[in-house]
Amino acid sequence: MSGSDAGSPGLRVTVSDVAAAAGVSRATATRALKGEGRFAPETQERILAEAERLGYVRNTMAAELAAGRTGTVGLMLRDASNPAYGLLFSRLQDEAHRRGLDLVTVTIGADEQGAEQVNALHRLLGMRVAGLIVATGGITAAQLEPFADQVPIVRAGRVETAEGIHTAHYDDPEHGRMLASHVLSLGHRRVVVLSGAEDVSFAEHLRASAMESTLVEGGATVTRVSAGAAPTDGVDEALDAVRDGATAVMCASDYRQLAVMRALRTAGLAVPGDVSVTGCDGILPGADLLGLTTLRIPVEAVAAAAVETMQRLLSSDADSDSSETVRQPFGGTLVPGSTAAPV
Amino acid sequence: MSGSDAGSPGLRVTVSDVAAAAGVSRATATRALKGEGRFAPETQERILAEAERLGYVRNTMAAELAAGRTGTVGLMLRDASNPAYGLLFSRLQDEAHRRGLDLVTVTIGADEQGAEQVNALHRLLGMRVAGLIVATGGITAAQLEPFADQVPIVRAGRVETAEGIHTAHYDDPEHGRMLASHVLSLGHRRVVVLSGAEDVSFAEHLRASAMESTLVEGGATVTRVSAGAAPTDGVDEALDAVRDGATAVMCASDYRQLAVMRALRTAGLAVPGDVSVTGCDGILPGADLLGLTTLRIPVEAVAAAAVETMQRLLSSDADSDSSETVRQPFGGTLVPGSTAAPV
DNA sequence: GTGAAAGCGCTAACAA
DNA sequence: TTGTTAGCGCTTTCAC
Repeated sequence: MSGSDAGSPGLRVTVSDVAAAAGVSRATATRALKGEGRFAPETQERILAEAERLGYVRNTMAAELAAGRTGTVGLMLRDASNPAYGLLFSRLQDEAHRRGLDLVTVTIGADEQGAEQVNALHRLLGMRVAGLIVATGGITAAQLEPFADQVPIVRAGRVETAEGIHTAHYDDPEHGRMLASHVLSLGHRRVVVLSGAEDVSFAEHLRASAMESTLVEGGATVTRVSAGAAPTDGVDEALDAVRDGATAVMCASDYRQLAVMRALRTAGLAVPGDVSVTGCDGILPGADLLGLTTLRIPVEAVAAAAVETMQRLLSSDADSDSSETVRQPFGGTLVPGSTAAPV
Repeated sequence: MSGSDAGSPGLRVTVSDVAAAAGVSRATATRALKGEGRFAPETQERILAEAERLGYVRNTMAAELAAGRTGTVGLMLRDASNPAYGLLFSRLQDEAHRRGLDLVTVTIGADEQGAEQVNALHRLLGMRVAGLIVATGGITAAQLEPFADQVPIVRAGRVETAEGIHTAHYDDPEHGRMLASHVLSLGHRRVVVLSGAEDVSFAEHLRASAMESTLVEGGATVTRVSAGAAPTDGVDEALDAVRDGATAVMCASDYRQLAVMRALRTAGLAVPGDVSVTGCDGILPGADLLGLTTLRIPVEAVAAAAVETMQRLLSSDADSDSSETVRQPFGGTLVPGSTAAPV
């Protein structure tokens, strides 16, 4: 808007400017700049030099609009303040980068309503991303499905039942089973299972349900506590059950486990002396120092599989909707720790 | 590419399609869709209905290209597997959202070379973002500076000396001083300061330097250990110093603190019985259970200030480069904990 | 209140 | 090897 825009070079430099400076046409400049098509090596050299000198930065929007395709994959991420999501994010990035995929991310607060989720989805679709990786439970299959046949969609972390939406996810039920078996093997027969309610955290719900049935099958008595989103929710109930005779508290996430341990400490109960406690996630740095008995979820495997699947879908899109819907569950590793001990 | 594209509606639906379906011109459809300009209410209703029915999603690239401006702010982020960055990311998002700013993020692995950083920068600039928030130390002022007068740039987390690049950052030296004062007040006079080298982590370097000078001024003897990026680097040296008589190990980050505590435990040394240990960051969930003596960095304040500054720059761009370069340091809070005790 | 026309910056045939 | 010519999908004066 000001007067002397031309003075300082940069973002408003166009191919035309570069072409003019190099004494060639726009088309030639375009080809030379991206190194595709035919052009004389010396011409390219000159063009590149001018671009450099002018501080030319290609306008991606214009380029992709004209080319009719996009080179980037959109990533919808859930609030990264949770280390488990932060790590997943990080690994997805790494993997994408390693495979030469460009990722552009939009996130949604952990507590956002549906409207915000859809908004974020549209932001990405509006950019006409080549594919979509969804790493948030907040968005439903119904919201995703209409686009599933227009752009490949891979859900990372959470299982998905909708047709056409591929997944690489944590095997939450299996995780619940593994932990429950461990607790059973330690001899516990009166156990509290503390988790977020189904609509609060589906993953926790899956884990907790599996824990419960495994425990029951193993002959244990289970007190199921379904709590809100806050880690401290339901902790009091769990403690009450402990005072009533329960010897172990199984938490559906490490956060709840930490909350329980705090409360236990405050209440003067020893872990694992008075009560055993388990969690699930195993991502917290320092968990080893606390000796947390938990389960390390396979973040790396899920990230790798998600990106790999996306890449495959991207390259095989020629032959229409060929393959089946890919659904890959990954199991984690039990981390025994010292917060759970024999009865 | 297939036969019946028209069959399933969605991403290839254009305004023209919507306009045609509603029996109006493209211009009218555009106005009605974004609710700006003049149009009859009933016309709009019809247009909106058709858009909905056809599953129209505006092509952002085309829209912004035509409009000549962008509504999104670019965020360059460092690897989010570090909870401190994950949290910063999360808070930046929240704040941006609260202020109605759209953020699009690209990340760079923690260990990436300069080329990758520049690549990421260009990805964002290529999108012609309206502003840039940089939350990674990996990119240098020199790389940013050429663009500082074309698009507002705010650095979040790390201090910046370059003209024209605004910052909202952690007051690392002050943090170092606070922790050192605390250690001094506990009576320690032989202290190890363990940090990443200057080129490994500038923040750690700043903290450690401040710790060292504060300690020295306080009459303490300091053993400075400059380590590599891995948390375990330099730990052995630190332990040697402890065996030589040092009574406290001050770590420039919580990660190093955890590594030191692990090593200490392995070596059979008690904390804080045999030696006191401090960290810095205070972000780890569960840090309280470990009783870490650390310093909670003001992530929220930095995020809020960064976004607020960006918004101000965005709205006041009319009056050219009016204001001074904004530089806002924020101090954190000492978390006493139980890993540091009187000598 | 609505439409026609001229691009935004770039790419991709097709000529030359 | 290089230039010419159409657009990509949308926005935006400026007439009607």
